[in-house]
Order: sequence, then C-alpha cells, then structure tokens
Amino acid sequence: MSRPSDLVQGTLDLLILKILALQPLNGWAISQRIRQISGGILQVSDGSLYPALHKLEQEGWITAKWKASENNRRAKFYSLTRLGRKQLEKEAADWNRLSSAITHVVRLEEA
Amino acid sequence: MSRPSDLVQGTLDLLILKILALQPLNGWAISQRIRQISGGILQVSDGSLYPALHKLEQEGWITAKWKASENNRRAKFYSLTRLGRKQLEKEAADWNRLSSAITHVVRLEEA
DNA sequence: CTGGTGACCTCGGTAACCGAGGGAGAAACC
DNA sequence: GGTTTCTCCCTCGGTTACCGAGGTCACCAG
Repeated sequence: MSRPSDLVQGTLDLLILKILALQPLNGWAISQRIRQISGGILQVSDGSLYPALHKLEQEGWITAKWKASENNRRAKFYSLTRLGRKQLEKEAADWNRLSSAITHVVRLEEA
Repeated sequence: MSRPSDLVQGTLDLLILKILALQPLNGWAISQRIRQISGGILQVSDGSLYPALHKLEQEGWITAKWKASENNRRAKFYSLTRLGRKQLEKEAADWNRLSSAITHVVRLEEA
C-alpha cells in the first residue's frame, strides 16, 4: 500500500558489496552498518537482506564462513571474492552514471 | 535474465513529472526527451511509459488532452496538475536524500 | 497504394523488495 | 533455575515495477 521505500530499488547488492569491501561482516552487522554509515537514512530489513546475501553468494561474489560474533553468538561472516570486487566496481560505475544522469534531469531549471 | 537497466527502479515517475514540469508533452515525446536530456543514458520503453502515465493520471498528478502533435498526428498531451507539482517536489527531495546517502556509502575509502 | 513511422495501448513474465512469521542459542535478570 | 531479551539466522507470500513482445490506427512520402 504505502511506499516508504527506505532504499532505492536495485541498489541493495551494491550497498552490501561495498560494505563488505570495507570489512567482512555477518548479516546482522551489515544492516546495522548500512544504517549507521548513512546516518539512518538507509535501512535494510532482514527479509530483503538474507535473500540478497544468498543470491550474492550463489553468484560467487561473496563467500561465507561460520564464526563467533563479537557477542559470542554463531554468525555467518561474509567477505568479498575477487569476482565480487569486479562486480562492485561495475555496479558502482553504473550507479554513478545513472544517478548523476537522473540528478541532472531533476535539477533542470524550468524555462 | 540480464539487467541492463537503463534506469534506476522507482525513478520513472519522478522523471516523467519533471519532464512535464518543463513543458506539456505527449507520451512518445516524453521518452524522446528523457533520452535526449540525459545524453542517451536514460531510456524508457513504451511498455513502461504508458502504464506509468495512466497511473500518474489516476493519482491526479497529471492530466491528458488530445491534440495534434508537431507532425499532425493525434496525440495525448500530458501536463502537471497542482497536486503533481507537490508530488514532484516530494519525489525530488526523496531522490536527493536517498541518492546522496547511497553515493556517500559508495565513495567511502577502504580502511 | 504501400511502407514507414508517429503515436497509442495491453498483457504476461520476471526481478526485487518487504512484512510477517518462526527458531535457536547466549546472556542477563529475578 | 526459569524466563526474558537480544543477537542472529531463515523462509514464504504478496506487491510493485519494469520490460519485451505484440498489436492497432492514421498520416505522409514515394
């Protein structure tokens, strides 16, 4: 019904890849990190995050390893593969191209 | 399968509203204009455009009027309503907020 | 009168996201 | 020691959006 949309569609993969490029993290921490870094503007729900992580893993862009988290709980830590870095570069470039094109249009002055 | 994605999901309404804020246009001309202004980076297919136009009209953000086009063909010219201007402001603000948050994350330096 | 093209439209599929729901184990509280 | 809280994982069904393919009609040039 409503469209609060706390994130722009199609950018979730990009955000995850970027966060993991900074450091390997477990799923829960990834969503915390995205929220924190964006100053609370971007939020990812579990229901979006985990399916996305599985997809990225299946594509071979990230790999998972079970470890203990900071709070001593079992957690799956994800890190970027070499392929993942390639993909990140590509998606970041796409984002820059498209978002600046859109911003350009949005900022046009009315005649 | 592939995701060439010549536009960022969720921004189609925004683009249409903005283009129509500059001047009333018919459907076909809208897609031409978007492509032209963005230097060919953004492209909208018919199959996306017309349903979107109908939705925007139904929301009361744009209104349609049949006229003759530049080439003397029957064409439906769309223009922004007062509500549509409100909506445009809102969507433009959302876009700025979200896109700059994402860009900020993407540009972070690795530790 | 035929073909190109401007202009409109619909339908079905697919991708993506999200809310709701559920579960298990560590820690903290009483 | 039992219960609650918090971290952390996961799935499923629904909704929204977009897009490719397909189709129609009318004007105009040759």
